[in-house]
Amino acid sequence: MASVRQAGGPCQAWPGDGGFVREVLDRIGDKWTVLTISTLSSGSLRYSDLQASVVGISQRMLTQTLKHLERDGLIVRTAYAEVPPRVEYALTDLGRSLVDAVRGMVDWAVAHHGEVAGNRAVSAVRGVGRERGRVG
Amino acid sequence: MASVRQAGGPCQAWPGDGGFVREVLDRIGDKWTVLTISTLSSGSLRYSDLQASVVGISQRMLTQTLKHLERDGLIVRTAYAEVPPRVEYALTDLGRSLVDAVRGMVDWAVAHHGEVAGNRAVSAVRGVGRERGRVG
DNA sequence: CTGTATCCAGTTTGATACTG
DNA sequence: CAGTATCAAACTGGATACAG
Repeated sequence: MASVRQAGGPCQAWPGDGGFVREVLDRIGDKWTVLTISTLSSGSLRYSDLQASVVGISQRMLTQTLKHLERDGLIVRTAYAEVPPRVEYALTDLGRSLVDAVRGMVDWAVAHHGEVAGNRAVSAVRGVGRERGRVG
Repeated sequence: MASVRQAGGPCQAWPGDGGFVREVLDRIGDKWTVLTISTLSSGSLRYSDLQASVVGISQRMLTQTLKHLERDGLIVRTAYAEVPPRVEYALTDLGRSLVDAVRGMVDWAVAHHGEVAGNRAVSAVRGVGRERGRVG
């Protein structure tokens, strides 16, 4: 495969991409966002259940992540005027479609994480990224 | 859909996940990583071409990203002992498989970014995340 | 229970300057 | 051309305390 350069300036990373990939990555590439929506993929959950399910998330990050997701229409928040207060979070159709899209990446992770770990170990021994083999 | 809670403690985000998702996300969820491998999906490129193609990336981040990808066996680096120096970066088979996996996410971004942007605009007007509608 | 507000340490990143 | 080195600014995220 030869070196390829799109015409008319800097390459777009993907055909049809107008910068959306970068934008969407800034949002859903965040680990807490992905873990949160994936946790909700099984069904709606309360705030406290989410905090228990998404291992390691702090109150601050959970609240922030939920707000972002709600703002973007990926989840819906339903507050019941009870005592004690109860709030349920659930995926919207849009949110569910994102889960499907992300699933491919997750499958890749599960299938290839061992290979990646192996490469990294070999690279550490061989010093990849520190010494250079020359060709030519 | 009722509230769901996996048995035996905190939910796993995905079936079959042993923490790899979080690990892989920390690596390939990084925007520069994704943009770099996606740029390379069209064919091998030199260092300077990559810097021009991945809009906004700094020299530091490009170098760092390339090293990580090389270490993990996602790309190969080939240095030619010429003058001036020439270095080509290309995806490995593993790297190409990741491109395929990520494509679903990219397609989602392209298909739904407008919807997300619209939701965000509406949320801003309606004050989502600031005032609460009550139910019950 | 469901958040909000604040403080602070650690990490990330861009700019800049320099080297082989 | 293809990096490396260094620094400071910006951002992230956790801990903590407090509120409706």
